[in-house]
Amino acid sequence: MAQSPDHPIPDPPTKGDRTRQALLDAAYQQFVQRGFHAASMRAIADGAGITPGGIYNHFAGKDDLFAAVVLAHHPLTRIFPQLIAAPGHTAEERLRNAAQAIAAELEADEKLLNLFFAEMIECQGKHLALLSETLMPKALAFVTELHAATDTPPGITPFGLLQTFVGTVLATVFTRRFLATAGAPAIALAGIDEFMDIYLHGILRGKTDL
Amino acid sequence: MAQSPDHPIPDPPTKGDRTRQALLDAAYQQFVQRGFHAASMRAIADGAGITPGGIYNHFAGKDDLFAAVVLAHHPLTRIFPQLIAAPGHTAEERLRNAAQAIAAELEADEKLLNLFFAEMIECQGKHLALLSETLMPKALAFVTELHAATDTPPGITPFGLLQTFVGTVLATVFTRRFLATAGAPAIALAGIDEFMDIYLHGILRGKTDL
DNA sequence: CCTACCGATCGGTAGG
DNA sequence: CCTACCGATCGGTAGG
Repeated sequence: MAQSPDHPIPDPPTKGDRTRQALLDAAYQQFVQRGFHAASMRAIADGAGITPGGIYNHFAGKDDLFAAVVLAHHPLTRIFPQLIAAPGHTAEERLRNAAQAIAAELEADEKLLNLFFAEMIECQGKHLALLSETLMPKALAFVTELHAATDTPPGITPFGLLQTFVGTVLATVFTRRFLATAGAPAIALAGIDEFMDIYLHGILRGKTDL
Repeated sequence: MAQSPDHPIPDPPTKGDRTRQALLDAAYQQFVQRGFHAASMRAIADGAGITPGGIYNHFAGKDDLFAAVVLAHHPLTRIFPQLIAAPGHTAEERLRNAAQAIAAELEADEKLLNLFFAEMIECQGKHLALLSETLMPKALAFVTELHAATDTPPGITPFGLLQTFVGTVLATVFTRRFLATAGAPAIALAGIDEFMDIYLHGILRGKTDL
């Protein structure tokens, strides 16, 4: 196989590389299950199969490790690429497909949203600026095209379209999770299709009186 | 003033009552600022003007104190009553008024949503069942009436209408906060009016091609 | 990357 | 409700 200059064959992972990856994986599990403060370096080391002191050969400290996990796994890093890659011939099709793919991914790992929350509560959202600088430009270019193709209410900018779409998908996953936790019957819960029906067409279709 | 049997004049608060309330207030501040695990009993005692040991005259432990704060301040306890009390002559008016009042209250204390998140991450949502049992019946009765007056997409139950409405309001407050934290210009952000425009009427109004 | 350990801080208790 | 203190656990380091 010819080697493209854009995709050089990476060096085979060294033992150090593999340990580092094992630490990232173990840290992800701990942070997502317990949040930042309740996750212990000892449990992370255990999960990676090393002793606690060994962590500091790979990461400067707990904050550094958390930052690495956030950059690798934050929900926004999964949401934006899925939005851009979604197939479809109309705006409606593309948004529905994107929403389904994103919701499926966020629900596959039911604790994934915890990374978002832990970052905002326990780290005051200090990684969000870096994340959005990386992810926003392409998403914004994409959604500007969509904005022109839809009939958004006055005052909704392309940026607002992105915000409301992401917000709607997050609202779907979040409300389903907390209502399930609260003991609501799964059958009665609205899913991503119902949320997108409302997002695209609204709950009023002619009727306005009460 | 005559004393109604439904509203007996409460006993004047004792010193113990006042200390307990000071503890609840201080605990609310700490939990909302730092989350459950990072809030220390010492800081809470300081905030209430007593020493750490004194807390245990009023609460069995940190969990018990957190549970009391959750029951008193959880966002859901503010959302549901506002929804039921919102004025308006049409479904649209009532939903818009409710959404504005709720969003204003959630944004007045920008950290209030943290109580929701801390409870889900750090306590696995164990108080949600009790909260929703208390709050759900009246909200559901109210929204059933609204459901009949709107033209919701097929598959949206009254319960789903409640879920999507609450989800939309939460999405508004949450996305505004994280985008502001990420450095987005406030002027470009969609607010509760824009989210409700979409919730009521959708982003497509005839246009469907791309 | 391990062993052994540090100081700091935690939630909670005993006794008054 | 305070003083004084407990055992446990934490993040992190020194030295090899």
